[in-house]
Amino acid sequence: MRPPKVLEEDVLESLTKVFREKGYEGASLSDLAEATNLKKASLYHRFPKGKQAMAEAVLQNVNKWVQENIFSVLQNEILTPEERLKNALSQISVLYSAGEETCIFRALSMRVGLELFEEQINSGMQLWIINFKEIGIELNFEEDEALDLALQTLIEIQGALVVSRTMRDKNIFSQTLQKIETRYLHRFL
Amino acid sequence: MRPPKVLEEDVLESLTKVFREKGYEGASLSDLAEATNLKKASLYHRFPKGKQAMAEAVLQNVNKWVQENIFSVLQNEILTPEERLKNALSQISVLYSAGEETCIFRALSMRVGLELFEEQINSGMQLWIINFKEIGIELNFEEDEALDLALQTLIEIQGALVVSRTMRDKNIFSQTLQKIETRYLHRFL
DNA sequence: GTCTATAGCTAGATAGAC
DNA sequence: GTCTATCTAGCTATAGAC
Repeated sequence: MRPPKVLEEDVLESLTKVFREKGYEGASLSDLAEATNLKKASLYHRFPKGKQAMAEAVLQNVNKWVQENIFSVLQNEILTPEERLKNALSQISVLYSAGEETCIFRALSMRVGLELFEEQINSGMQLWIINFKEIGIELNFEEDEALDLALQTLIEIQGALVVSRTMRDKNIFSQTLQKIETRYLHRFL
Repeated sequence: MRPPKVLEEDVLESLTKVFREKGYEGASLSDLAEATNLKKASLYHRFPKGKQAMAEAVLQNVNKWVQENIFSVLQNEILTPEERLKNALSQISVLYSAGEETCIFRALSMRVGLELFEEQINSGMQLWIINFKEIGIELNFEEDEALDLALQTLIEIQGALVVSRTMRDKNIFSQTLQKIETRYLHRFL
């Protein structure tokens, strides 16, 4: 067992970057090899099932990051619900580099990607809804209000990422996060 | 001058469908030829500059449709501002097939597409902002409120398209359009 | 204007040396 | 575990007959 030239986690990070920027079909194995600093054959050694397995590993790794850095923060009973929400929103800003990077779900949700990764994308989105609904309930919203608010939160995050990218204005993203916080904490807008 | 086998407008419609579903890099010339019912060489006869020119023509054609069916409706002084807004929102639902089809800007806004079509995408988005700001002003919002509202409208439309697609629930899109209408007409939410 | 045929290249994937 | 070299299939694009 020879030691790896590049750590598994660094490989995943590089793969994630390429899939986010170029999408599933736009990301070529040459792109992926170059980004990871490995040759194509070495990438295949790590992922014998090929490109699809690389994208699946990326999705799994992002989901894990989100669970550890966002959902678990929302559920952390040591903090007040207000603090949890604020911390989670600031981690969301980290996840998307303040609006500069796209959502991996979106990047992989063109026709081919959606067919290949439907389950992971779908269940990943459901978790966002569940966790944001729960924090809404803890902030004293009614159950159906909390569900609407969670859905609205996802819509605004995704929309702000698209609009701030296509209009090349990342303030749009940070303003949207601020608006979400205000709505949860002050019940208006 | 031999008569064309397929009308120019039908070719554009088919090309649009493929680029929306698969994105720029995911759309192969084989896909495009099959969808238009033309052979690859015939497509090159119509678009001598190749695939990039096809996507540019698609963008131009969509922008024209939006101008004629959405922006001009918003500006139609024969109708009240309320009627104009309602009509425009219902045309938006047509544009996206009630949430089943994606936005062409989004489909072409991965790295490569955004580099190639930045100008058209950027100016297209600006027009949405301008037109929705104007209808807000006509509905008696202050100028800066109207701008915020226009931006929020774009964000929600784009976000609802992403979320309703990734969660496979197109009600999300129609509910969002309803919410936008309510906010413009009744000044809450 | 449309087609068949094909050029030249890059894609994803594999074999086998080290 | 990583590499060079290579396979086949698909890609964008073009030539030239009809």
